[in-house]
Amino acid sequence: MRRTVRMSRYTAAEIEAKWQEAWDKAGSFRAERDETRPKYYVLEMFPYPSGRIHIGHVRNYTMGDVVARYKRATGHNVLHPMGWDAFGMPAENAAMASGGHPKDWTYSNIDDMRDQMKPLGLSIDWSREFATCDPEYYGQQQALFLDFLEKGLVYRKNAVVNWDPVDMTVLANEQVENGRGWRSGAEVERRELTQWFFRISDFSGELLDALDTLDDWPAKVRLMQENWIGRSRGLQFSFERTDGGGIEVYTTRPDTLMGASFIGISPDHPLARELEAKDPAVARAVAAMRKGGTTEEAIEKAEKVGLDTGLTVRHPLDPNWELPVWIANFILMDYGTGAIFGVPAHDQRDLDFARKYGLPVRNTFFALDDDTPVGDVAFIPPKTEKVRWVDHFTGIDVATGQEAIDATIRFAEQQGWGKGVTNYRLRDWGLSRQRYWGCPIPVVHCDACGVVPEKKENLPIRLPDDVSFDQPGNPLDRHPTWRDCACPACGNHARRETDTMDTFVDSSWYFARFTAPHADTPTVMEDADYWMNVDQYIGGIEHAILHLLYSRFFARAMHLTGHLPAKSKEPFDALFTQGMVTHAIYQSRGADGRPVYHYPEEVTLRDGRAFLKDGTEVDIVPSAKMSKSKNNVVDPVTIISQYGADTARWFVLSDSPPERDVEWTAAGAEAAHKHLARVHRLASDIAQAQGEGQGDDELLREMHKTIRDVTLGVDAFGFNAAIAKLYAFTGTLARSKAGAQARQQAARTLAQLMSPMTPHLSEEIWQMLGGTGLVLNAPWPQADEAMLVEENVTLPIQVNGKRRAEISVPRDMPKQEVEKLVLAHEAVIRVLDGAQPKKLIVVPGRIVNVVI
RNA sequence: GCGGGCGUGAUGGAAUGGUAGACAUAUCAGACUUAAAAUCUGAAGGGGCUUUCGCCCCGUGUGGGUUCGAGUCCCACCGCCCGCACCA
Repeated sequence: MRRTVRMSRYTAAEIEAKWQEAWDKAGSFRAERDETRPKYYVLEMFPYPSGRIHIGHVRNYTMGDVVARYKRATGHNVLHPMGWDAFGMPAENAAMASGGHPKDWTYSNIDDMRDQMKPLGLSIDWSREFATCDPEYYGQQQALFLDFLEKGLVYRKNAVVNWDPVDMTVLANEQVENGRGWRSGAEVERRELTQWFFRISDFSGELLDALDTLDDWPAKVRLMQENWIGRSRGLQFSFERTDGGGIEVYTTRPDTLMGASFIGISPDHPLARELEAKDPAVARAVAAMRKGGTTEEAIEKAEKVGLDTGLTVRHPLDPNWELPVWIANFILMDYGTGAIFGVPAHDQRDLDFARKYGLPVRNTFFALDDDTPVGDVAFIPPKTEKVRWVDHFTGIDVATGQEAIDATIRFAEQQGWGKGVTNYRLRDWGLSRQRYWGCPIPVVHCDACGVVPEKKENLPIRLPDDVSFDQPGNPLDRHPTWRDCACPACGNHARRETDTMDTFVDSSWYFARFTAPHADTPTVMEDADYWMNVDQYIGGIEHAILHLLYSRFFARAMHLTGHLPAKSKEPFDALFTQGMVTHAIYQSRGADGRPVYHYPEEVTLRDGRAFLKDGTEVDIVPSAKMSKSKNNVVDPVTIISQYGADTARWFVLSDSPPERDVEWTAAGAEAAHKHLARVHRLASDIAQAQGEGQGDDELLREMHKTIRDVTLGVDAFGFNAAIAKLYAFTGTLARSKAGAQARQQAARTLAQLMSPMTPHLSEEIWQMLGGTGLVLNAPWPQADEAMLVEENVTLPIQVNGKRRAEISVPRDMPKQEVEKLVLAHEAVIRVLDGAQPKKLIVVPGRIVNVVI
């Protein structure tokens, strides 16, 4: 027990407060331009200020902090900022639910979250902090908007929104539940409004092609963006209407033209609108088709319905062949021309539609060895597969789909009735929102001059504070005076635009603003030029498409308007998408059969089963997404007060690869804490050790291996693997009988290698062991190559691919020598039983395989 | 519906196409202790053979394939997760 008296205890709360103060005092994390050092910009996707930090935030920011601290130790000038994605619907919902003002709610949440975040000891330059709802920020965003407008990167057009006919208001997709408004319960309709759009689709090809340059992005994110942008090559041509005029269609499968059995147009197609105006029956049908939400998912999943317009068109290859024109609810006005020709035999949707309405089904091609006509399953072979063609309009008998497509496009172009067109699925980005809590769009509407941009000197156009949320709709619309203004062009009375911007706009350039967060222009070129690009961006996979694609567009637009250098057209050099933190749900059934969710504190775990206090066993649902309603949320504040920030940081990194979900378990957190206490105890023991010992070389050899492995791990985002090596090395060090000097050197190195993950504890033991200055500023240890070379290697011997034995040989033993040793090995002799091996494969330094 | 991903012991997971299960949790055993906690040491994928040293079979969601060799590459299927343009 004398040991415990001598040992200092690991008191995380004290240690962490002490070192955070020391870093603050030294101004360690303030980032300043310094041309003499390489810069490194690490950024985590900034949070929405909900008011409480979540353990998922802890994981996200810890990963960024590990990178930031590691890069600092390797001599980089690090920029690691933090801010708030502060506009959005939750603030308005809170105002509606409990009075108050979105602004007060948001800023008070920000204060709370900052208070919860600071104890984590993140190496953040807080002097650069801002919220997107700060007028200083959104005013600069308005300036960007005006510059984009001048360059023709923004325009107005009609687009559909979710319309709640009872509340008379626009709904967000998440406010539509099963096709009904979340408050009124009314069936939602799709309605057109004039809205502002960014011309992102002008950049489709460039955004697609540049994906190839993003080598340090996850391949899956690039693939998702590629599919989202969706380049396709197809044929565009016009069907001639028998009553005059034409219908322009776009198809990616022109080769199936002979299988066409109807023309389908979107309910929003100009022709559909024309018929709707003339014919009440059409109007009724189209209105029914417009019910339901605007999401692609809702439209795709909705039952396929159509209406025969009675109109007909002529087939381009046969003037006597007439096809009916249907209005169909599954055709999107936004894609292609909003009109298609249906080929039931080779498209499942078209087939379902044709069967439902009794339209003909004609095969245009068959499999090479099977000519059964299509039944209820459309025949859709890969475009690379050879098939047998029934129609011969391009002179083809047997060809792949792709060859037939190319031939058809050539054929149509020669004959002059169609042309090959490259199309993209990507649509322009609608940024108008009919809501209060967002960045006002800085334009005015003048009866004389039309839509007029606001003058830059009048920015920011501030949101008014005196608004109420006691009725549905946009408070800006009903504000008594806010809309009134003078026309910037003619000076007469005009009205402000009351739409605000999509919050994706806010998050599409905040990374650039961090390089000069308080400037009176959106960016400052010198700062942007020094700090951009973001060297490492970290965030959730849920942002793989929209946020990242919009940011890539914005970076290009900002370059075109002189706000970013050319090198920043791709603003994020490397991207990492981290997984979620999950937690088990403990659930039982109430008397009414509904699930009852129990808090972890109410549950006792024994042998992997969970029991309530009264002994009732409850079900465990492992690895569930944390949700307040399921009572399985882990509050970082509780964890930090219980164990300290270092434990929380260590645990969220240790148990799973960073890109995958990690399950928070009380046992895991407890174990992480025990380990850190053990390191603390070990370090204080070693600090007081004296004299010589045995095994200095072995210890230092292990130390250098650990330096190599941890460095590789941190570099490659293998934090869990790096931590496993640190566990192992801690064990080695604890068991080592080496002399005091060697053990102290090893312990100091351990402190350094742990410092990105557990910065406070590392400072503490670094100091204990006589390290110079702050471990934060100590140069990262280098693995000594000479110490890593092993004299002998263990070669596993496989027989037919299964390991049967192993031999230890000098590292560079020639193949022939190895072969001799293997053939002389008793295990090999036994299995060969006198026979000769068919083959003997020797991979030097790795493995031997005897094939018999 | 469409696009993307993931699946390895009781659990989280490790493994440049080359010894599957590192490291950790839970479990069990031992040491220390009057006792407990804390701490330290050890065992352990499943099954079988063997007095011991050891040896054999099976095993990475399921079924096929490529390869001397597959958790890893290819195809199909099953299950779960993410996104689908007004959630952030």
